[in-house]
Amino acid sequence: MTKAIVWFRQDLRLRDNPAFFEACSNHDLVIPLYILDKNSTLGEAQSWWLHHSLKALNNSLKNRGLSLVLRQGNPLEILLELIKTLSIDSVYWNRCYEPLTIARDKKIKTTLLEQGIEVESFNGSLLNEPWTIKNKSGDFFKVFTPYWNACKQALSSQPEKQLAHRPAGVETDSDDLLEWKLLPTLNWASQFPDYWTPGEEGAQEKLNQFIDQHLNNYKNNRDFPAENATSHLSPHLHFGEISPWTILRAIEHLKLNPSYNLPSIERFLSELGWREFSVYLLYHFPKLPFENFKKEFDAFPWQNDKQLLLSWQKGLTGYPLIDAGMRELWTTGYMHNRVRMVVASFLTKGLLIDWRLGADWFLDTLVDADLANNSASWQWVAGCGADAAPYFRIFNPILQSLKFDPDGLYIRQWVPELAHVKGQQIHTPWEVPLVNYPSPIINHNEARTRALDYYKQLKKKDVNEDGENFEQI
DNA sequence: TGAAATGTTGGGGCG
DNA sequence: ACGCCCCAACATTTC
Repeated sequence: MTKAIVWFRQDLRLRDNPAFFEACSNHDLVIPLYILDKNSTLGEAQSWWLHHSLKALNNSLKNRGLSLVLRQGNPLEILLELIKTLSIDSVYWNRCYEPLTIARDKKIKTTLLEQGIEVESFNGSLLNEPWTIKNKSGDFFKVFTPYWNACKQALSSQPEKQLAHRPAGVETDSDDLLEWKLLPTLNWASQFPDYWTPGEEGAQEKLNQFIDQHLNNYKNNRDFPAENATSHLSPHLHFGEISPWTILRAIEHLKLNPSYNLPSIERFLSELGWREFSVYLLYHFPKLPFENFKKEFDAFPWQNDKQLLLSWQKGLTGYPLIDAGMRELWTTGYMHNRVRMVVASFLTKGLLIDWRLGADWFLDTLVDADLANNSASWQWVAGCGADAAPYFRIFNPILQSLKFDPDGLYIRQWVPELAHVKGQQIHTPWEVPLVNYPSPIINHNEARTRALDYYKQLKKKDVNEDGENFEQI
């Protein structure tokens, strides 16, 4: 009778979970374990999510006669203790890809192997792991399209493995989930359950709903925040409640079905590609969360005005689309992708606030907060990232509003004090008398000119520095 | 996965 | 009838 621990991390599901599958296939006794690592940080919104996701995972396990063991502290110490007290033979996990996690897991693997414990790790989260994709000169890709083309080449999906074996569990102590106090004390997340069902069932439900109702118009509708036309799978993917392979299998065969819109399918799958590209960039450039990918931005004179930052966070900038987005974020833990780009452009280029401050806020408030995706996307918008939008691509919050929320439905949903404003004036409420809504905290046109001016100075500096380097050589 | 400034064209009003 | 100007509409360039 061999005993194995399955250490769950960002793979809070049983379906299509290679570590769980292999452990169950190879052992008679299996201990599912989740460790709340005191060294890793978790945003407030994600704490809420994690609580419910662990509950859901435990329910899935119970259906298989197992129960989730919860422990809090240093993962290596906890694993060593369990291995000793329960006489464990093997430890299984699915790999994580953030720099600190990689370092932690490497150390754990080495230590356990030294003690004669079998350790098996698997790919449970990605279509292509970061080290498998290289360009022709052996370096990592810095541009998305060639990267994604290379990924697609390497991709071959296999049918999902069905678990035949049902191992038994082992009685052991577990923390009480409620005592982890993951749920917010103030009830600001009270509306989250209206929008989200953490756990693998909720994830599958979102996928089915997306395929049935939105996939076919994805390409056309994905940019309109009032359309609700995106998959909303991001938080489920972050916590590994669904695997990208499950999504791929559900969708790729529809390419052959003439009643499905091929460009929409390709476009949606490429969004999975962007997710992986972010993980890939973080793997090959571990400083991505705090250092500009493009060095020349190190000299950028960010202003970081605290009052302006606060207005942005609260959704009180006076620009309806921006405020709608920031309030959607606060209320639901989510923001539509198009609006994320607009609010991020507004923060970095309009208010001249460092992208890292925006990234911090997103990490704390988004249920889908993901270090790789968040860092890569903020750098993309700020212009300092790999394959980034050029700095001078500055969104005009009014035009974006007119273009992507023409009837103001999204704005009226999230900015109730503007709900009664009729017609096009919803986009420019300062032209309406007696509206209880803040005036714009900056003038967009002036801010745009200022941002371009700062950028020009940056370029000048960059040229000078290059010149000096040249002279030194 | 922009926006604004600038350039070009062509139809129509009008002297 | 003709040339001139205006300006919308579209294209190109620039930031």
